[in-house]
Amino acid sequence: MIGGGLGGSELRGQKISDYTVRRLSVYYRLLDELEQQGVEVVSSAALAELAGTNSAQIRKDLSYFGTFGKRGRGYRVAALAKEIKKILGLDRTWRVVLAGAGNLGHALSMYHDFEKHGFSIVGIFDIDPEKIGQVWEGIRVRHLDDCEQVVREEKVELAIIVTPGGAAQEVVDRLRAAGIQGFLNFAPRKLRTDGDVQLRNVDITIELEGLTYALQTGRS
Amino acid sequence: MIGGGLGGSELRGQKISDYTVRRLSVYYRLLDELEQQGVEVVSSAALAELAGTNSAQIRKDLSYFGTFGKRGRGYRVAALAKEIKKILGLDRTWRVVLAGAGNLGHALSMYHDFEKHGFSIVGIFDIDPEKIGQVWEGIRVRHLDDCEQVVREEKVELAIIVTPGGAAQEVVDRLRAAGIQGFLNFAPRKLRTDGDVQLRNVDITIELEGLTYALQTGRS
DNA sequence: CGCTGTGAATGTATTCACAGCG
DNA sequence: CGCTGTGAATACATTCACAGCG
Repeated sequence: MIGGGLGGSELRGQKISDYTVRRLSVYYRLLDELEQQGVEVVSSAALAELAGTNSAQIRKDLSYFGTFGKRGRGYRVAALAKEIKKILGLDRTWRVVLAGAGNLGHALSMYHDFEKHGFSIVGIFDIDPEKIGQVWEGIRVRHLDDCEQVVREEKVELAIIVTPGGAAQEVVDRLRAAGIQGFLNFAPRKLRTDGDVQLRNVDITIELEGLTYALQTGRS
Repeated sequence: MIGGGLGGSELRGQKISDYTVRRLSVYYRLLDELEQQGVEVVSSAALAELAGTNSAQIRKDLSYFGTFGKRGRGYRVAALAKEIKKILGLDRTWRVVLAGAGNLGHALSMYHDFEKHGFSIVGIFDIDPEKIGQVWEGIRVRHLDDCEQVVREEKVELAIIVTPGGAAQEVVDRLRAAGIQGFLNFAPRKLRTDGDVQLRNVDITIELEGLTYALQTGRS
């Protein structure tokens, strides 16, 4: 699995694939939406239609974690949403820092979807004296040297890496040493981490290249 | 395939999977780097080490497109880079517009990695009168109503959607009608498109939830 | 009867292992 | 001899299809 790099974790002796976990996130969003619309019950077929998959996929995905439906009826929207929320670990707040106070960091600091999903940005780090001391959305930009202190005091568990490519590895090493366990990397670099760390990559140009490949072969 | 949504395209009657295409992008970056370091020849094993995969994977991926190596020697770095560049359609410039002049749009307009990879941003659209008329990195923010004209005149083929979720579907429909064939969607919405269109999604909170799932199950 | 939950079947991706060329 | 290119084998993900519960 490239571009992801998680590889699947264990539950009750079973391997849950990243594919399943991603889909659970999608189901969760849809259930949330249905709940807001006042829908009380949904069948796997109806949810599949919304998710762009098929009903067996949904039932199989859920079956790894328990049995949540009623035969002949379907799933109670609110209850299933709550279950998936718990499965994904979203029944609590996760504290996040941004590493890199560039444009992308700035954009993400203002991306309030994070809060809605239970992610709280509690720190922004950079090494540029021009940036340090600025306050973005109520969060002060601090020197990377302060990261050990902030991570410890604020019990930070996740970091989003939005540094330039050349700085990313060193920043991850320092944040890792400070105790951070999960990294979402936007820097266009392959990062090395030790075994216990969770790492996902988002590479915008790789996504664009997937489009150009498809468009080009379609026409040439 | 969720979160992606391409599904693989055809070549010489063979289906090339998105996984393979993604990896080609990775190989391409690494080869580029090796070339800059003056490395002339690389084996599949050495490249695999850098890419975080294994040598058979690399040879298999390449074999879908031709035979590029020399037995007993390996691959000529520059030549292979050039081949992959061609395969991915990167041997020319692709014109791109940004739909949405919010923070993320602003960040991406300044993300000069695009240019290095042959993507040229030729337009930015919004509907907010405050935004329209601003000039970002030499590109004027224009009203979405102008998109038909710009897409036609500038021969735009790709769009990056960075609107709020609620606006994304309408914007895609209009850009599609204007002739755009490939979309990279950052809006947290499942988008509907007709058959010929290429669409990839990047959902930051879904990536974060992959991390929280893994961290949570690891500990509880 | 309608729908879930799940083993079995299928389809797809990855890895093995080796023949064969340079 | 070293490494590629590739069929065969394996591992994994998805879909089928149906027994069984509400």
